[in-house]
Amino acid sequence: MKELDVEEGQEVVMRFAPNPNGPPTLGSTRGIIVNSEYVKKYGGKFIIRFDDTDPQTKRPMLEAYDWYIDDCKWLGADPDEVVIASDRIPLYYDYANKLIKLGHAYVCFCDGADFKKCKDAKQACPHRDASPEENLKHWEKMLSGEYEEKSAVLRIKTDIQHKDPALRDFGAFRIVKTPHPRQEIADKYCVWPLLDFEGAIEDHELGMTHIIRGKDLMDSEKRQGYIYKYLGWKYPKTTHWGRVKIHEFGKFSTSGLRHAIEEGEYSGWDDPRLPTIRALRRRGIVPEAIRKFMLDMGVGETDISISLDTLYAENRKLIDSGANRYFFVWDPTDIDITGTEPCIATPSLHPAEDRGNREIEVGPKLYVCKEDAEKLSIGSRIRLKDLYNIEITSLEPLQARYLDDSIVSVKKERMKIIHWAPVNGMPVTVLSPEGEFRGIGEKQIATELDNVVQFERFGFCRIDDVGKGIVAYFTHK
RNA sequence: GCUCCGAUAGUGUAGUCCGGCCAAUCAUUCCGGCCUUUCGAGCCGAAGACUCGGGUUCGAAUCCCGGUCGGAGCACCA
Repeated sequence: MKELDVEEGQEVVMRFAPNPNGPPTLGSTRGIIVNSEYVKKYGGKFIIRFDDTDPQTKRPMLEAYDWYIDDCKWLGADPDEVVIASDRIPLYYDYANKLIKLGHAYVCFCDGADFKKCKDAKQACPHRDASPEENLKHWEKMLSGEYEEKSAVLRIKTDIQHKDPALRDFGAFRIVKTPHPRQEIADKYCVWPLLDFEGAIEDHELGMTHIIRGKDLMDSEKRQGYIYKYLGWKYPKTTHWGRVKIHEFGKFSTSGLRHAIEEGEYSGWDDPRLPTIRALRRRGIVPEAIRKFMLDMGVGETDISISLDTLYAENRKLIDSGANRYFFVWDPTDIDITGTEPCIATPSLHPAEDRGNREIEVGPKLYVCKEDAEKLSIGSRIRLKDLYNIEITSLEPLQARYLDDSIVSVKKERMKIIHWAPVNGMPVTVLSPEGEFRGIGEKQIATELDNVVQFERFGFCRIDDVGKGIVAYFTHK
């Protein structure tokens, strides 16, 4: 991580400020991890602030507040303080009042399009020059609900002639009569602050020293700068980063995902196909891997498009030694073996770590993957891993005869080694981003609930349920 | 239309502020080889980049100007 511009002995205060209109995704995680990491590095305070001031367009989701806190903790970014903007509306009203009195804000009754016309022409709208007293009166009426939605808005005066149209008089409060989803707030307010206002006030009130945010918010600093100037405040130091696109997920929006989930297209916010933290957790991605992934990305202003392979590579290093090995035969087909007695196979739980062995009952019939079976022909000699060697005697039905146990002959003949499953195994369903895999696995997988295991020749999976059958979430190869 | 920002290997990233130590770092990916009763992993090796054009300079990835490409803002979204 790059050094932050920190003054001698200064404690840093940084924040992550999401709108809880859905659960955290891999995208939001960058903000959680990088901000909290800087706070850890320099000492100070990490605040999570819910910018939930839009009850309508980007309506917050009640469950998401806790999801954010929970995922932050899981990621090792436990916030020192949690602030909810919708709890602090009176604070914003106070400052609005102050700015109106100072003549820096006015209630504008222009239609959106009309105002844009004025603004584009660098001209003040008819309401800009109203006196503070008049504006105060109008403001009170706004607050008491006398005006309809869209009929009035409180604007901050900047410089209507500014060469950058993005910086000319911006909106600070608008009227929204849809109740807020939080019960304790509900219809308490009908005037809600916009991001640039709410954020400006909060960043100062909470004593923010540094802000890292997306470069789409670069103009915010300049807009908010006017508020800071009017109130005599000092603006925090800012850093910006570009957009992150994940190859595997392409474009998605929280509202789009929400819709797709409601439509039943996904099983929920933790569907393994989704880029949410909840989904990655369920798949057995460990926090440390996500942290490393995010930290390695740095904080450049370039827009980036990164592959999850990097995340998977980090995760693999972390889970490999802890993951026990098991046989899972997807798309199974059975094979009859003659010339040998029933026995117990004892493959080891891990090829490198000494954790003992599993036990599998072996009878005259076994399952193997169809894709392995299809490569066989009569006379093929193969090794059933950790069991014995066989020679194929028939394809339809698939039959073989026992050859010997010798691993030496496997090496000498360069026999193909395949895995298998017993006929009394457990049904296994693997849910992965690419879809579902069904098959049969060893019974002992049932002892691994909630653990990440490796299904040999398949990949790592987190065992999610062992009730009726096994349900596993695919982690990665 | 106006305004702002960015550009280093396939993908990320270091270096850019304060020009020489950069024939450019690290990770991932890909390709070989070793090892392994799976697949990872591990070990060894290899490939691969300074957006373009000018300028300043003894010397430019680094400074300046211009072009190109990409992104963003100009919301009563965050």
